[in-house]
Amino acid sequence: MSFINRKDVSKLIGFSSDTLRYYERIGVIPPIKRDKNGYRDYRPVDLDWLFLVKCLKDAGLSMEALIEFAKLNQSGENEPAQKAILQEQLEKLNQKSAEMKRTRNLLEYKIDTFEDHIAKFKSGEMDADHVDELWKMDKFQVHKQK
Amino acid sequence: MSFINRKDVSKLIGFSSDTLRYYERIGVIPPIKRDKNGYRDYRPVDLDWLFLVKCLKDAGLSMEALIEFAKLNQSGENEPAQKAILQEQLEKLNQKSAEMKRTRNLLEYKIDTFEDHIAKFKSGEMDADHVDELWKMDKFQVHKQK
DNA sequence: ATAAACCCTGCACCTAACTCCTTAGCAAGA
DNA sequence: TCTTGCTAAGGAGTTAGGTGCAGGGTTTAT
Repeated sequence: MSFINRKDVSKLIGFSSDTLRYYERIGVIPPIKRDKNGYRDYRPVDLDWLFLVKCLKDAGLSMEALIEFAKLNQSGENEPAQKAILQEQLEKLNQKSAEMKRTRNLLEYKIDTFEDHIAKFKSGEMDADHVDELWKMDKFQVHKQK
Repeated sequence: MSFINRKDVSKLIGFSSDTLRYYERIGVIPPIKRDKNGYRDYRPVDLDWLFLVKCLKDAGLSMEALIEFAKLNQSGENEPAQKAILQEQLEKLNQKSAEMKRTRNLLEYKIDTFEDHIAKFKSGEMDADHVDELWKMDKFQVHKQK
C-alpha cells in the first residue's frame, strides 16, 4: 500500500512515470523509498522536491543544473549554496522576463506595420531603412553593443 | 562583392553561419541570392526576415511553425493567415509571460521559506501540510483543475 | 605565388531530454 | 485460476535543433 504511487505523482505534478524514473536515474530526484513489493512510495518530502524541480525546470534550468542542485541538497551541508542557486535562478527569470517584453514589442511592431511591410515587399521596395527601423528597437540593443 | 556576407549576418543577428545554412535548407529562410562565385548575398529583405525569425524563435516558435510561416510568406497570397500567426504568437507570448510570473512567485516563496524548509527537512518533519501550501499557489492551479 | 581567410556542398554526427519496448513479478476481482 | 492492470529494470529508439568535417573553390595581402 503506497503512500502516493507513481501514477498519482504523474497526475499531480505533470511528469510522466517514465520521466519520473528517468529523473531518479540521472539524479534529479533522490532515490525514492520502496514498499514491500519494490514499488516506489513517494512521501511529502519527495513531492515537495518535485514541485521545486518542476518550477526550476519551467524557469529554464537544464537537467545538468538540476542534478547539481540535487547533489548539494543531498549532501546536506551546503544551504547557502543552495539558496544562492535559487536566487540566481530568480535573477535569470527576471532577465528572461525583460527579454520577453522586448520580443513582444517587436512582434507588436511587426503586426502594426504588417500591411505596409507586405506592400513594400511586393513592390520590391524593401530597403535598408526598414532594417534600420528594426535595428533601433530595444529587442536588438543587446546585440548591437557587441 | 557581396552586399552583406554570411559572417556579417552571423554577427548581426546571432545565428552561426552553419545555422543560417541549415535554416535555408529546411526552409525557415528563403533561398538567398548568390553572387558570381555562388556566395550568399544577403539583402535588406533577407535581414528583415531573419530579424523576424529570431524574434519568433525567441518567442518560442518551433522550427516547424517557422517553416509553415515561411511557406505562407513565399506563396505570397495569404497575408491574413500570416498576420494571424503573428497575432497567435503574441497571444502565446502573453500566456508564457503569465506562466513565468507564477514560476517567479513559487521561486520567491521557496527562497523566503528556505531556512524553515531546511530545518523541517533535517528534523524529518516535512509533511503533507507543506506540500499543501505549494499546492495552493497559483503556479499549480492549472494542473489542479485537470 | 603562396598563405590566410573567406566561401561552397553534402552528409555524418552530436546532445538533451525524454519515450518506448521487452520481459517479468505481484495483486485484486469475476 | 484467469484476466486485467498495476509495477519493475535495462536498454534501445526518437525528436528537435543544430554542429563538424572532408574536399573543394576564391580573394586578398604579402
